[in-house]
Amino acid sequence: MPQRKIKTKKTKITSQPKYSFSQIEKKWQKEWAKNNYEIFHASDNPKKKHLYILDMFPYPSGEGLHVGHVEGYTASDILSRYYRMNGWEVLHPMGWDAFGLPAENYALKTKIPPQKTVPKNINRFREQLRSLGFSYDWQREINTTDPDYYRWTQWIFLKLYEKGLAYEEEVPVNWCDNCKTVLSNEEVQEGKCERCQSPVQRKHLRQWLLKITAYADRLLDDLNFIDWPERVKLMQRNWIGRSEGVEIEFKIDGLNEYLKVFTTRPETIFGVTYLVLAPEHPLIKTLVSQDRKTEVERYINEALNYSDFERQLNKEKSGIFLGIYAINPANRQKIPVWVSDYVLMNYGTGAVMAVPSHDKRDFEFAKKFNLPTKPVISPDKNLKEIPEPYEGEGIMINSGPFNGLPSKKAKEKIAFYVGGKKAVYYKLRDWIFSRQRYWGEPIPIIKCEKCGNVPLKEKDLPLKLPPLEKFQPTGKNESPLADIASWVNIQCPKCGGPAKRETNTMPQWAGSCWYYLRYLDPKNKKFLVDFKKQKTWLPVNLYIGGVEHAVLHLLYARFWHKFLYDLGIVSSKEPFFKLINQGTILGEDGEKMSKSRGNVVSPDEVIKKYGADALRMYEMFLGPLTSAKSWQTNGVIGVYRFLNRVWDLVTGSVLAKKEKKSEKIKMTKESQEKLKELINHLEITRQRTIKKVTEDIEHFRFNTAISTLMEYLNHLEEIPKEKIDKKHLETLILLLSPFAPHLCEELASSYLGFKKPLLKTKWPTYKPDVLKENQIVIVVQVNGKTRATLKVTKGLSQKEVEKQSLPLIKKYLNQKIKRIVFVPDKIINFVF
RNA sequence: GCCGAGGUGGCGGAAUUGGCAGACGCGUAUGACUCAAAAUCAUAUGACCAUUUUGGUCAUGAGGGUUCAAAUCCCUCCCUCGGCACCA
Repeated sequence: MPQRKIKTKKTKITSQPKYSFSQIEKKWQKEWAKNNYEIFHASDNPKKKHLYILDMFPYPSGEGLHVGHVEGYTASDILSRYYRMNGWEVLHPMGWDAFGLPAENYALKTKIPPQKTVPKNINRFREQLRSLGFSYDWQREINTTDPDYYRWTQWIFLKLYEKGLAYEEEVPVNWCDNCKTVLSNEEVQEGKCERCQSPVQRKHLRQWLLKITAYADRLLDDLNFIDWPERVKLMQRNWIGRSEGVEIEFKIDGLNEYLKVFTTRPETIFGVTYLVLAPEHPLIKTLVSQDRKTEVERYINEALNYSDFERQLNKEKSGIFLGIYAINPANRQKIPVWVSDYVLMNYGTGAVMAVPSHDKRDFEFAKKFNLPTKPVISPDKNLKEIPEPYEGEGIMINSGPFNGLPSKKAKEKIAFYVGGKKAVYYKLRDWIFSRQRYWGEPIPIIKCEKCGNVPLKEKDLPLKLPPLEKFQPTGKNESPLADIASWVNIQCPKCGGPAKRETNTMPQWAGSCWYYLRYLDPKNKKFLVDFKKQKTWLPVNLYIGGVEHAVLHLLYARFWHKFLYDLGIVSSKEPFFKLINQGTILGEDGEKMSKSRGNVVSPDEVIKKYGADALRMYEMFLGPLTSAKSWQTNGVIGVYRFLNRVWDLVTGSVLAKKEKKSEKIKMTKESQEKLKELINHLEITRQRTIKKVTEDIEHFRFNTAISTLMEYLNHLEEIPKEKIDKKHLETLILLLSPFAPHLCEELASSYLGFKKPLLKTKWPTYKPDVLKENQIVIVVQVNGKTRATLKVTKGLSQKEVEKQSLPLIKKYLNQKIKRIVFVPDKIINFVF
């Protein structure tokens, strides 16, 4: 890409003008917008070094941009600008995640169809992002609700279907009666709908599911190779919830039936005193004894009435005896079989061998129903009393031939002894993928009475979402699309008979599962992404966004990426190599910003009052990027003052030199000396500033980068303006430009005579040896307390330092010195 | 309950191979400019004690330990935030 010379009109400088941010910011935003933001375009040229810096694209809600968006987007913009100045080709795109409930609910509220409100919201978001000077490659803008985009979302679904990874099944689902749709497990938080907080109900419905469980191991293992915050990895690990154990069969006494249990602690089997089944267990009906049938049925009906959440809330154990016994394969003991809702059908085998002595839950249950307990692991050989329940490791007791073995060693032996088979279970469930709502991608499937599910042909994509007058959810377990007879009724492409379209739509997460790919090749009509292009850019080098997507978007996207990897469409195993979560910005009251609390800060207002550069700077200065912090409107003033002082310094200095004006200040000899020293020292300060700011940016420490720049400015301000060497002004502007691009661009082009835009100007460098100063300060301590400091030349010997420091601390030395600790060039400590 | 992150002035925060705690900024006070206010600039600003000055003591959630030296390392405990929550 050819470098463009700056052609903006230069401001005529006659007297020192005031910093008028709104004019300057508008001017540069207009300049950057030339040729569809050409200056921010990223080239695919394979000869360049490529870097992909990605933001989590926003949901264009009716409320507009939030200060939380600005935080992450500013951070990624600083990095994008910094790396461009260091010669990298940086891909920094933006788009819109516009399908889903919020847009639809907003449409319902305003009675305007989402087709009209969404573009309006997008326009507002786009304007807001541009008013912040973010350096996005706008020619790559994407929108998940654009048929040219979602044809490929549908295409991926068809591939999943083709490979057997998308299937329809009647399953127990989470139903939100307020949103009138099913939810995935990931969308349920503490038993409530992630979107509207209403309690989730249990329903049994036929739904589309994606077999994410087929990827459980890879999703888990590959976490080890990516540079993500530990807590996000941990959340995904916990969510996948892999546990290794064994399956063991227990024979039912007097019947030719077996109960299979899953356990991770087979070594405790001699301590099993009863078995428990989940209320949904299919064998209950066959096993229950005649005399207990009605009672058991009553209990099960009661238990099944509760949702999972209610079952978990009620921690008080409940249950009922089935009236039958099983044989413990370890010691042939007869043990009773119970039913209880503390055992879950959708994990393991739905049956548990209970070891009350070594499991807290079993212990509570046994206590409540007076069932026996039997310890089999002792924490210590000599211990007589074993605390119950004891869940740790120890020495086997009461375990026949295994007595005396360490429990860790006994594990495998006992598992083998009772005929256990190794098994692995996961907490992760398949992803319930259909929604009974209007505003989503239609699922490209046709339902034929004869042929069953018939996938659409690729050439028939995109299957467009038809416009609809009444897009209210029906609550009838189907999408409002079901009401459009002309759309629903169709000929079966296979047999030509009457058929209907699938009316459920995809969840809002579908579009965001692969959007980072489409940025690489947004206008490709033939395929979702060109193979060469994805090879150039993937995986994403840096992904910045909120932690709230840890087990939603980030898990789903990894799943789809791995699927596309298996299809040979992408060549990296993981989509996002490095992830950073920006901390939440709380309101001034320290609470989460929300309309109901009335503590929401609008970026627009801050920009109007202080400018975009000030807002960017402020959000970065507030604190470390990754930690939560509360907004302080007063704090914006600090960075605003700083920007004004930068303006005054640069314009003032340039003018002073031009007019050969010198500030006439009466100076004493002493202050003249001081000034001379200051100026002499300034080059070291400059080099240090470059080093610190560079390192801070690379380590995402934007708050301290800014304070370093403030310190540098403080130093420069101590010197008469006409005496400041131009290189200091240039360094200041270059280092500051990723943070406050508008101001810096204006000063560089109109005052400092830069010929090229700052993005095409090289980032300043420092010489490590200049940093090595000859004069250093040694701390003089007595008994570990600092009593004086000593300015000496570097590398001075202990003897010489002692000699020079002793007179300074004479009055503290009223006892004999026992010891002297000396750390060269750092500290000397006299101890008595 | 389990797991993770954290606790430093009036406030946001800085300082991590252990080496001058409080950088930078906000706020506050006083002064300059002004008829006045705002803005701006200058100086001061952890707490306490003492003072004409030099100064002294205490301080990084609490208590203990290691060390010449601890915000930083170790032990015990308290609190805040986030995640998971009968997953056998």
